[in-house]
Amino acid sequence: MHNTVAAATIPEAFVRLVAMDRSVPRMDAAESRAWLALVSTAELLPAALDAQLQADSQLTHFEFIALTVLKDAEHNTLRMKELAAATNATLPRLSKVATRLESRGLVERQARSDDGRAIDVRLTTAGRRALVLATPGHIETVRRLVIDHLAPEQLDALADALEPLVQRLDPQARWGPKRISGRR
Amino acid sequence: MHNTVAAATIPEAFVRLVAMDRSVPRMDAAESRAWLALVSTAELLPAALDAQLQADSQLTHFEFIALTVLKDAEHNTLRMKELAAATNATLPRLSKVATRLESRGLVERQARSDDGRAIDVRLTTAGRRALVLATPGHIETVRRLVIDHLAPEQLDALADALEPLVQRLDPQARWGPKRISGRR
DNA sequence: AGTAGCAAGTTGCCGTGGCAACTACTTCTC
DNA sequence: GAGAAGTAGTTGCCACGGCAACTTGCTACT
Repeated sequence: MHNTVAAATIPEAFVRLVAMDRSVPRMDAAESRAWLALVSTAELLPAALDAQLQADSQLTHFEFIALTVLKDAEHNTLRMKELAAATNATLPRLSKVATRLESRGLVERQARSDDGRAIDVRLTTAGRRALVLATPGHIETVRRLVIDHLAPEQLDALADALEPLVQRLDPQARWGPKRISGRR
Repeated sequence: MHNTVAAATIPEAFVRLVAMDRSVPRMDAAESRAWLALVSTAELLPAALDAQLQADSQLTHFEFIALTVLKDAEHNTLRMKELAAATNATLPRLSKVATRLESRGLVERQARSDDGRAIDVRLTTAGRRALVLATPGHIETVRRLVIDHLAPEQLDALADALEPLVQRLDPQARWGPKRISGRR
């Protein structure tokens, strides 16, 4: 009645044959397990981070990252373009976020004198304070959810496995340690 | 002039002291590296999957997953509630997605006779065809982006590290090996 | 049997992100 | 040095997800 019946009648040997045919891509059990874990993590982790930061500090994870990058920048200031690159955001997205953060007094925007198109974003004192208040809870969450459950070798293995993936996903190398120039 | 200067004058010994104070949660270099890789992956991977599926098959990653779950279900049919659980979606979200998929003829909805509140979603022939067309390209992408770059031990290590994390992120165990009530 | 409470789905509203179009400014080229 | 081309940033429109409110149907309690 249903095609599942047809599938159930396919001989096991034929299934194995097809599984070896790389022109019809398949995944074996170990591959599927790793993929399922990874894709589930990728789906669930951002929501968990957003939920905690939003509840405790009224910040999205992206806003938190943006503020953190600004804090570590010289003079707490970056150009929109630079901040967008450092946070892996498009310029339109960052522009809207900057508008929100500015309306809450956490950052300030100021036109640059040396390039009339460019805008500097600076972390304000209030922004720094908000970040200082938000950071411990966020790190605690990261530890509780992830870090504290992994042995040192696992931490290294995870980083070793995922760093090349990030490079592949992010050809512009916007994320990661700021060795934009030296990579490749 | 700026507080970066103040930070630079903090004695190194004091920095080490603070780093050991667990009441102010910190992360060491290995932890930060793993966390950065993981959070970057979690940010970038869903967009990459959506982009490929959308470009090649006009499907979001979530729609692809929903169709796949339906294909593996008995009679290609699940209740909305079950499908939502199996795909880690809220019912409102799934309801909207089902509306979209139904308008494209990929699924059908039908009220259940045994429970007037419940709705069955069934994969149509057209839906199965769309899925069959979409799957090879998707698996190829998953291989190209992730799987083919990991050694077998890395696959296992990744799964071992992330599976407990998924459990923690998803207390309802909606995701993962399908031991949802009804099926299996 | 009747009502109170619960469960399944749908809809509406809102917030956020992507992309394309637009403005304003700078740089390149002849 | 003027127009063409490119760059920085903003805005508008659309798609999607979350949550709350709503509808409908079931269940439990008396």
